[in-house]
Amino acid sequence: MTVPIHPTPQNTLSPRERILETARALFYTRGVNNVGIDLIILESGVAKATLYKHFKSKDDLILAYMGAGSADWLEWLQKRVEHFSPNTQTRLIAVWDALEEWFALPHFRGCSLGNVVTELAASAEHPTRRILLEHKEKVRAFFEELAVQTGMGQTRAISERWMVLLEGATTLAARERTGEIAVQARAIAQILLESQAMVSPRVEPEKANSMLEHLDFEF
Amino acid sequence: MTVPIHPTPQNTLSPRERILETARALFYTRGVNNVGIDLIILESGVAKATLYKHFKSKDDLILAYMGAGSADWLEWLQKRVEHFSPNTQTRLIAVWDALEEWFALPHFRGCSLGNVVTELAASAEHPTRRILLEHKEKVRAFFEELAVQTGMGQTRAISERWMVLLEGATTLAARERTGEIAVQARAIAQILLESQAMVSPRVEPEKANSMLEHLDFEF
DNA sequence: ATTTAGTCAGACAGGTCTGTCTATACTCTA
DNA sequence: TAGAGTATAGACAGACCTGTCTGACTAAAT
Repeated sequence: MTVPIHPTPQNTLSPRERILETARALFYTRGVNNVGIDLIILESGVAKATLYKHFKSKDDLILAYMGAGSADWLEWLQKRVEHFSPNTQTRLIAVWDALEEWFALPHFRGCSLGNVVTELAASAEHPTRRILLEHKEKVRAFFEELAVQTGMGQTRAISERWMVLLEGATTLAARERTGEIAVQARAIAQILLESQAMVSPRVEPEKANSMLEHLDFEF
Repeated sequence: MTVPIHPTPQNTLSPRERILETARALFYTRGVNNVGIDLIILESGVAKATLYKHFKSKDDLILAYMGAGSADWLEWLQKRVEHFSPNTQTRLIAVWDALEEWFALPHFRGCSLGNVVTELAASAEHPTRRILLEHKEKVRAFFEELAVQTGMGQTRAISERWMVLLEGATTLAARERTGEIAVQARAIAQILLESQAMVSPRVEPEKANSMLEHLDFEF
């Protein structure tokens, strides 16, 4: 019995979990094209045959990496938005508090799924692109859900505009390596909400006021 | 004398220009990591020794590709904005008309420079990242110049917000493979300008009006 | 006519990568 | 104790990639 030289991640995890966890860290920080199978088995302390037993191919491992990344990120976002705003009226703004946290993570490098699709220059029919589109649609749906909870109209438009801001802020945060851009995105979001509240205030006046008084405009 | 089998691009171009033009098309559509030197010399009809005479290495070719891409794109953007809005008062909005054209190009795949940096997972000190940051700063400065020309205040903030919208719209356009997102970005931009005009109208009232009457709000 | 600079064609070395295969060892259950 | 299922170590084939090198060709200048 040989002791694994690279005990990261915890050997208590199953081989499959060790592979996925190692792949996640390496793929995200270095890119899927810059990480070979040999490195993954070295770092995870797993035999090559074991990896190919659990995953049909490297492409298959990449798809699993994307699937796990999507689920984990969505769950994290929902939890953090709820944490920053127990009140459903202000959650559309709390989104940017959560994202500011994400941007500030030490190894933040943008959206893992988006990066894969860019690296592979994935065509429209490529499975990685399908996964990416499904993921982003879930994010948009989450934003729309938050908008619906505020009782305001134009929830579809709001969710789409939140997506524009999300992608823009994510790209800039990864490039400048600072989470400060979230402040800018939040400011834009506040202006959009104010404009929205003025144009089509579907909520009762008291409610709309309680929502707006949580926003501090400074632009 | 052997006739080049692959006559694209025009053989009237110098070897160096043929290499750069071929690299541009291949790198952009397939990604720098998915295009080998052998393919570039095949498609450009140039000898391998010639390529390595003009470019020290593949990395060197990539840097030249980014430099040319930056200059070409900036020049194109300025020309198109001017074309869409001869009047300097509305050029901040005309930006989105130009970008809509860009997004609609048949092989549009986002920002070529940004894609390179993502593919290489370039660290902060990597030369490709330096080129990217310089490029984006030029874009921001152009936006600020447009804002200054309108005579309104907060030009720095406007230029930064235009960058958020630019990156967000570019990412979404490449992902959804449609230029329609430019409409959304323009709508957001209009709201921001309106909000800006209300808060700090540094321009004489008549001027501000003449600017705003070109914007059609529908949100 | 000869030199010189640039180009072309392609072989080649040395490295990396994915995926397969063999042979061995461990663990749990019957 | 025996056997089944799974993990390990690592060699290996085949493909691809970058960068170098040789040798021949072309065109313009001397």
